[in-house]
Amino acid sequence: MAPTTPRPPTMRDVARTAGVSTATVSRYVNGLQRFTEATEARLREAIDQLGFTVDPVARSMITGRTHTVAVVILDIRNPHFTGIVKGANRKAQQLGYNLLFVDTGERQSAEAGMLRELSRRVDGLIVSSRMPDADLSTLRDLDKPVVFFGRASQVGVHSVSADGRSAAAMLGRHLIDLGHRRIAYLGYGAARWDAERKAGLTDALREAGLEPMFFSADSPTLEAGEKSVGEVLMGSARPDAVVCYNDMLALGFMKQAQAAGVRVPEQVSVAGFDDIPFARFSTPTLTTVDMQSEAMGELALERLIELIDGTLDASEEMLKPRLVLRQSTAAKVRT
Amino acid sequence: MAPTTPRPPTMRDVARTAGVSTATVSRYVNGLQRFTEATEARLREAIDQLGFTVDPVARSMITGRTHTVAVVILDIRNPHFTGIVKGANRKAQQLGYNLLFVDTGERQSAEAGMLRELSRRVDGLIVSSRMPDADLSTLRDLDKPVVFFGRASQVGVHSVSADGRSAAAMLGRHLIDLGHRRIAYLGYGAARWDAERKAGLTDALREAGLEPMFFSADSPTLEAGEKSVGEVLMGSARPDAVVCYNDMLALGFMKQAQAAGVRVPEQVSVAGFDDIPFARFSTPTLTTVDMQSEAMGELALERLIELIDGTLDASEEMLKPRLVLRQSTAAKVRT
DNA sequence: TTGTACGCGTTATCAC
DNA sequence: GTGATAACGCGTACAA
Repeated sequence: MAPTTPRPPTMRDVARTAGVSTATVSRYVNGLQRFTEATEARLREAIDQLGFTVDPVARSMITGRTHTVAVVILDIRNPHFTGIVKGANRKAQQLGYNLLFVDTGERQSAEAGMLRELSRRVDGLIVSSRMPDADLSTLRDLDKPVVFFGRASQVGVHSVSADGRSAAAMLGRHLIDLGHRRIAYLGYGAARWDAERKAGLTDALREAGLEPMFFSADSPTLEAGEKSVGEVLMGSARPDAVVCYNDMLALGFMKQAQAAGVRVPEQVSVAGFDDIPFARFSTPTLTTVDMQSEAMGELALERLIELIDGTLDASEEMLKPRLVLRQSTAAKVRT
Repeated sequence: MAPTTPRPPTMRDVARTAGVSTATVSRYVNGLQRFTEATEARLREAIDQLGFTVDPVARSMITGRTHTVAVVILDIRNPHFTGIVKGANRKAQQLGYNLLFVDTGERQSAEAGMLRELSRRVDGLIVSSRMPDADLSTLRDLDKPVVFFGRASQVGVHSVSADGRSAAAMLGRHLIDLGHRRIAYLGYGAARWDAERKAGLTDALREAGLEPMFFSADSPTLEAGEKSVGEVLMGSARPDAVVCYNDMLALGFMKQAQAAGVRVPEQVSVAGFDDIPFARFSTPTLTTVDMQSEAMGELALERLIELIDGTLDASEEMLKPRLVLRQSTAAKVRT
């Protein structure tokens, strides 16, 4: 039923029953100084007799701090973002902050307005977005500390990321070492990290005198991975190996390739990015690069709090990816 | 850098530049009445000249509404909860509400205190918890509307769920129809839904004059599924089919069973609950029951808002699960 | 239709 | 160490 909302006790109530002023109650609950035995006892008793707790809204009103930060991500169903949120949540609990969660996945149109609205409710924001670099100034104009996933220091916004270029280069060298020569990249152009992964792969191949073949999916999902098999594998020049933009694409791709009668890794090697939990449970298990999703979430939150506390200037921070070799990449079997 | 926080314009600022009173500004931004052409024009201009937006904190102070609801879940890495959050997020955006997200996974000890603290920042809460039924009154004592995932109407708390008992019975009958007789349940006792799934499976088996074999995992995860294979399959009496508490357990179990040389479904059928996205991409694809995670999230949020608005009384609501047949269950091959 | 004035619950700034 | 009291920014009687 709709509760009869018995208004919670206020500081005035406590002050009255303890026979002190509200200022004293405030100082007590905030632990700002010491009190005489007598008043402290009376305060303690009054507070837990009435079951008083401070109203954080009223407190925010005067301090200007909400102890809440926003986490804005693209799609919580993507385990990469799940990891980020998990990490941010953990750090937030440690530091006594709350998380205002927004999944923008379904309508990214009204993003600017939403960020502006959000920013009034929080002390700072962690943002993952596909907004074009040109619009990044939007983030600075929020006049609240922001940690962005992707380069943004040119507009004075702190950023956190994993080194996608070197990650992709690692994958590329690994595939070359296995003897592959026809290596494809199945990208997702709308994603912020697509360009650098593409570039890293290209770096590695060029060193070996090779050029990647390029394909692109229309979303970074399992389903899009399935759908891309036709284009990538059924053309005249089938690649030996396919590097996918992320693990979701890779898992979908691998599954459908097998369904189409193509053996992985015997006929084609497949790899992805992120090292999502399921990468270890597919058949074959998936070679990938751990992009440190959870660590990124933790780091982002930690840095955001430092920005809020004013103990940090904007900068860029990059985590080191880790190559994870599994069964989906192997030397090609000549038939 | 830490922004120099130029205080945002207030209603007083708008009132002054528009030459009206703050009350008029308030009425205008809340669209409560009509104005003369002249004042409306001056208001409009003053507002977007100053870039004024109302301070939601100050507004909450007076209205007692934060337009924020808490979503408290056990582990965002479990796709079941991911779905719930996705659904809740969608509905929240539609209804103009914000989501305060909490993943309690790592420390569920301080839960009661956390809920109490949270409740002061929000208009209502959506809660998934392993708290014992005896502690459910905690939720009512928050004096804020709550929607709980699981039966709780005995303490006057609205609840939403999917019918696990009939879901499990459906799976049971399916396995019996396939000719299986030695059917096992790999449960996870700490989970709220474990008992009813167990009961539903037992219902179905008893109708056929059978009794399930019981095993239990120590967490509802991929890893725990892997670890359970030894106990379940390597005993003296190997089951024909294994129903797992959820898809995560099932996928982990299936993978490790295969690694141990047991063929699925030829030697043992495997099924789970939730129909997580990856269930369609494992090898073999996983038979499961769609427990409507996303719909549960949407429904929970919708009902919560109704409770907040006082247009709904506490009750229990149950969604209908849907059996999803895939490759992991099949008639056993006699060898 | 518009203005005046008060209150929401807390913290900060002075006095004492 | 403690108490008055003025903010914080907004909504809303009540009066005009």
